[in-house]
Amino acid sequence: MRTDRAGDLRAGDVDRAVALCGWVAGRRDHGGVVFLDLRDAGGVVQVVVDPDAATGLDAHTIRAEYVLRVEGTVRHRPEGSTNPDLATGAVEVAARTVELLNRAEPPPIPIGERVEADEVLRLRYRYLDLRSERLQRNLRLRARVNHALRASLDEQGFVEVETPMLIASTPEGARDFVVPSRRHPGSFYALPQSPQLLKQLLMVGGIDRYYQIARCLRDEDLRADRQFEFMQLDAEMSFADGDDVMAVIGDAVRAAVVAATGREAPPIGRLTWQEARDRFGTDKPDLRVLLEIVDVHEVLAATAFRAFQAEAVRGLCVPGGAELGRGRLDALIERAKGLGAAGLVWMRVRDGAELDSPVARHLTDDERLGIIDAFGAQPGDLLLLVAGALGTVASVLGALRVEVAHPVDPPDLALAWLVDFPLFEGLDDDGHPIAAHHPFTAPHPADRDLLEHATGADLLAVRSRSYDLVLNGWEMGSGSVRIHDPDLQARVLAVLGIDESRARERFGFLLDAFGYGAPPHAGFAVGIDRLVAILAGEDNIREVIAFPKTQSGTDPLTGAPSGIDARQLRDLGLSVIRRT
RNA sequence: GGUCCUGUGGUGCAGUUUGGAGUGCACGCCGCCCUGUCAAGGCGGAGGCCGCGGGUUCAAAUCCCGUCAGGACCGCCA
Repeated sequence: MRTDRAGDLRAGDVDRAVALCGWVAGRRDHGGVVFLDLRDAGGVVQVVVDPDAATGLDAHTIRAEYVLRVEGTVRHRPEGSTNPDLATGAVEVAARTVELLNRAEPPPIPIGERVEADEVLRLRYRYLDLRSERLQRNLRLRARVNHALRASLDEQGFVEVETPMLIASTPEGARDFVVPSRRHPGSFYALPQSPQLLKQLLMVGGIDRYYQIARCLRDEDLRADRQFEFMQLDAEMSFADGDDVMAVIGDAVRAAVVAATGREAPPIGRLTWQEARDRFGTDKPDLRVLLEIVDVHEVLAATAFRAFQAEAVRGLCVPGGAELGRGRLDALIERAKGLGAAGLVWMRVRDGAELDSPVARHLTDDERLGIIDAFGAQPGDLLLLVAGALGTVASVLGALRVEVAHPVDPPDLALAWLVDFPLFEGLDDDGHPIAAHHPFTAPHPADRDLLEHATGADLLAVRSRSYDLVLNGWEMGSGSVRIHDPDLQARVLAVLGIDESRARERFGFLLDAFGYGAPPHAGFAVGIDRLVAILAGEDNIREVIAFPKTQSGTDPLTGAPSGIDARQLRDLGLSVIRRT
């Protein structure tokens, strides 16, 4: 049907007879000669219909998005009429025949790079938006990333294994999507939040090295970086520790970066969770931003100013930030309060070590000088201080850190491993710690004694053998060394307050499996949507998903979610309760 | 569950602060003209429940209340 892709034609194709198929991306009708921009998967080329050419179709009747087949000859454009903005801009196709393959209604959204349409319209007409250069580029980039990840793990001896979508619900973790069983009315399958337990069973089953590009589903509220369903590069290795996993996954991700950008992949740094919280206020620091959090607790240890008499007093020094106006500062204060801070204190650093601040009069000279010294602040800088509980202070400053920083160029990639996470995060109502990752995460060997003997809040100091991959401030994935020793597993479950009968009920099959010779194993999962979004320069994963859902979880194109008819309900043994 | 932002011809916006006739810009669409454009150009035209409902007012796109939809964030996401 065609000999070439429109977007592939170059000066070297001049004088070739070609047949092209595609959509009309634009038309310029001069009354005599008509120019058509013909778009296909390869790009756009200009087709010229000369007034005396008997092409079989009146070119003046052609409209946007008509589907055409064009036969013609590639020729150089006349002197002075080349288009350097177009890859094919040195040439054009002189049409000999133009065949109308299909007409098209005027598109309700613009199909170009230039204008942003309302997103609900873009989703309702996703099949039109997919024709845009942006989505074409993003989906093709995504395919290259998937391919690179697969190739890397294949090379490293991993076996791709599919795991089921219909599994048993395990009440830990996120809210499950459930599927009612027709054969077993009143019983439900759950769609996997991840193949976590299944891949551990594959390790017991001797698969040794497993991977899968797996669909995961979690019924939690959506965000710019979260959809109900998302893809993970899921992997697990036997007879391996965290360093082995980080080496394998690091290679795969770096291969994906090369495939996506064509540039050399950056090295992957490593820092501990503790260090990340202290320096960057988050467990997913954006390391493109150099600004770091400064601890001024020492300087203010004896302060008379009540607002600074707190567990932690930390801050940021924004170079040149003193020029920020009151409106901007008020907005930062509101932002800090919204994030849970009691307040935010700003200080403009003036010449002569003076501080221009609403609270300056509450501080002694030594305290003022000590603050300036601690931050290494220069005149013209802006200091932002938060006081309160350590966790809150860190997270508030961590959020402000990236918001007050100067914007960074999207192509810069900063990858890092975060290691030594806490095994637990907080205590539940019964005083038991809550698993930060999942109950099969191995504790840090150095903290084994603590795990054995500590109780209550003291247990929160226990670290785990888990690790996250962070890219430009986004959590790109996480993994851990798993517990394979039944005694240790029993201890962790006991600490979590999950007694044996409940443990058996929830994941007895895994505990059984571990009784038959579980190899030491460790694994990881990479969030592919997020990885692709960053590599594509997008700040929203919907832009790298062919058919995403809105923030409320609807699909304006298909109308999902929708009702089902009474017969389907009856077959499933379900009835719908109307909530008032 | 909560906070904030947005909703105006097919599309993107301005107009809302300070109420006074659906007023404006650009794109698209339709017709006519036009032989080298690439955001083609010129002339003319059509196209509106100002998201929806209620309230205040002599008068509401504009003020108030509610609601729906979309987005960003908090909670949530082992």
